[in-house]
Amino acid sequence: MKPSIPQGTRDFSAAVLRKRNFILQTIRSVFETYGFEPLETPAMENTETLMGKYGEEGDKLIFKILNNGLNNPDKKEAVIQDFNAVLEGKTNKGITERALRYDLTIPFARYVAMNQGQLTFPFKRYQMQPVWRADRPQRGRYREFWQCDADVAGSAALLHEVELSLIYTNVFNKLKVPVEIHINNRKILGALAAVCGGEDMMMDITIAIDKLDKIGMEKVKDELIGKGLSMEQVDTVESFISIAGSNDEKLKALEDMFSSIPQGLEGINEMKTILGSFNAIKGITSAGTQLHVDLSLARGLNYYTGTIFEVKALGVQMGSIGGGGRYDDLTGLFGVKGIAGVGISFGVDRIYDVMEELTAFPESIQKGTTALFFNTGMEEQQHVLGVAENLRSKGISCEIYHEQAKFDKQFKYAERKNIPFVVIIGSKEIEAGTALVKELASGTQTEMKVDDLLQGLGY
RNA sequence: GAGGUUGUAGCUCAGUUGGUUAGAGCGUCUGAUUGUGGUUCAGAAGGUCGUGGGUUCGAGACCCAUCAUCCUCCCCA
Repeated sequence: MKPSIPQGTRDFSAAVLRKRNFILQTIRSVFETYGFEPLETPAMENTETLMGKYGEEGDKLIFKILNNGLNNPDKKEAVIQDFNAVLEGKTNKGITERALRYDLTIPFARYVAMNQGQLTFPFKRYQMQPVWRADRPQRGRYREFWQCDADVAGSAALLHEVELSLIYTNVFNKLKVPVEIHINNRKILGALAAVCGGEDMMMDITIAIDKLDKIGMEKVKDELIGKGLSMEQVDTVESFISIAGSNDEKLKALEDMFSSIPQGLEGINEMKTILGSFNAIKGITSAGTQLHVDLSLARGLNYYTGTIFEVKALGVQMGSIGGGGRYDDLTGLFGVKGIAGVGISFGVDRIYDVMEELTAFPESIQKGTTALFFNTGMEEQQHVLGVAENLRSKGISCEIYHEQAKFDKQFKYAERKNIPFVVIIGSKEIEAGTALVKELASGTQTEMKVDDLLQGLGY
């Protein structure tokens, strides 16, 4: 058979992995400086933990794992019955009890609900793991991809929104990726829905206006009419998303629009508080990124109830590279009421694609092995093994060429692996107690005492 | 789930209206060079043309199916 890997998955070579790790380490270090603690959860969850949390479309994209033992003759009748349910589009524990995690937020909520007695609130955790979606792969879209989430559970304080915004600005500042952070509030969108056909229309309205920059105003209006809004209501939506100007001007216009709707005013006040606090502090790290009030920002996930975030890279055609928001009652889905939360997510794979396109990765992260010892024979190899072992104990990565070969070949190996130094210790050098060190980039070669190797390799 | 693109050597790709033994560049290997790479020169290996059918005297090329791929929509990171 021809070797292959599943659609939408990738192998990561050394060069790719170093770049990915650079992104992951940058994010992790920022998370840690804000006091978030690591958490990892299993690749699979119980199917019922995930189902129904991501909307109808989301349910279809969850990878379900087939149960074992379905061919047990004793259970044949039950399995056939269960499978018929699957054919009708229902998921069924008898067929698929487990599923691959779809994101990190729901597993986090499940974890908080399970461990609420042991946790110290507010509970601040970060999580960096792969997630899986049965999506059709395309540019910036994979079936296995990594997310990095930071969430706070058990606090309604807007301080967290401010700090999470600062995390976004600091991470992308360190990665040298220019971004725009869009911010909106579900309460404001709720107020809009209340004015235009009722609260239960909020999802339809938000999904439609979320497409504004992609399909344009007319198509958005068509979609709204299709959802059953009256012309008058559609006009209200249009005037809402047409609000332009600075953040302050937008908020002022919103206040006028929703002056009689408490929910809307609450959302507006939250935005004002967050923006005021963020703007007063962001100069300290001189991360110049701004928060942009974006009234067409909606986000599809239906558990958000307050602030919502989305991060877009500037100068690259790519969907959002980060997103998040506040949810009042996430653990309520698991029977634990009253734990509010807020969190953000980084899309590692898209950040990688963006950085690749912007050639934003620093050269320095591609260093692997520091020195390659040439192999000039079995006896010399044994001697060199000791020298190498000595250097390794001091934290210097080095390799010995695996067999005696023409220098030509050994040089090429060093070159291809991007190894900066070649060290030659042959019979002559062993006798003299020296080593020949050649720096490949410059071609300069120096003979030195074996004891001086450390300095010779630039340490 | 809907629509489209592409599939030829390890990689990137040529291959004329269907016509003899399917090519190039890069890479790999060997030698010029028995302890000094990147340059140069000479040579070699490497292909069931994604897979399976069909049309034809003859198919890499045309038709059908299938698989893979990338892209767009839906939705999302």
